[in-house]
Amino acid sequence: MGRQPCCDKLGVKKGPWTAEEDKKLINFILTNGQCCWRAVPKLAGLRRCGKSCRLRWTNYLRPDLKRGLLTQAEEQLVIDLHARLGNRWSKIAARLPGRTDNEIKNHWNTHIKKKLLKMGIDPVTHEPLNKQATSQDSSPSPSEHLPQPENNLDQVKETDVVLNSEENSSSSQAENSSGDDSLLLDSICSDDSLLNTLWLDETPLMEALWDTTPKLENNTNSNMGLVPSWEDNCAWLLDCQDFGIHDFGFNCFNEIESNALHTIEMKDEEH
DNA sequence: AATCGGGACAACCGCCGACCA
DNA sequence: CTGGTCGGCGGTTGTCCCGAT
Repeated sequence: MGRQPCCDKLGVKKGPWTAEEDKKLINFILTNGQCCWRAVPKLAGLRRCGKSCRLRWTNYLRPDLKRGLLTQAEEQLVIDLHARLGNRWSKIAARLPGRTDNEIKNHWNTHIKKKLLKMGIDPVTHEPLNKQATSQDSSPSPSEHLPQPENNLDQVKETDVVLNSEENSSSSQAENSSGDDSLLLDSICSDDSLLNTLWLDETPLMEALWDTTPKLENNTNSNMGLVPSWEDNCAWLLDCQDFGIHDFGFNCFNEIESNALHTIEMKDEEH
């Protein structure tokens, strides 16, 4: 079926967002909430396509976003979840409060992928590379494999324990990473019930995870110190997670509005 | 000081599924 | 049931920044 473009391309601006545009978008959403994205540009006075507005909001302007590099613990969690879920970045992102699918995807492609390859692990299958080479000698190189999450899932489930131990041991060798984080991840990954809930799509999400790993926050604070406090920015998120903003009304914006506007003001100062 | 290359990340594109009339 | 619309997702590209030479 023929599909209309999400917006008429005429007069639609592309490329990086300006502080002015950010301001307009934030002001609009703060006063009106997230309604039909298609209508947002017009109503907000933006010459952008609705999709672009949504992306800008969800990936950059949302006040509950954590900025900065992923912590060791988050990274390990991403690896673990990727082994189970494949390239379903949005699902993975749902387990990491304050992180977007785009951010995780980028981090995977730029950091983790290389790290795993260095460690001799195929980032697609999470199998050791040499093991693959022997078992798939007649097939193309592993890097040419298209991700097949469905098959991958079953496969990975069976090899999970092995993988986790391999990843943890090799990562600690490879980069002498914080032992605390590794231990914490061990505790996360060895928690069967937690993994089961993670595995299921209907999950209590990170709430359970963070609750069961109180040390996690303490031990990653060295890294977190660079970004706004997770508790400060995301406490409300725990209550509202997995709901659209419209689902919990506008009151929450009173708490987060200052954060969002502060972000923009900081940006203004830079210019 | 200038140039180059790679890394990091923001943003775009096209497809898909859900929903509705 | 069908066709249209919309939001969301994953892959990819573009751009900026920074360190090495």
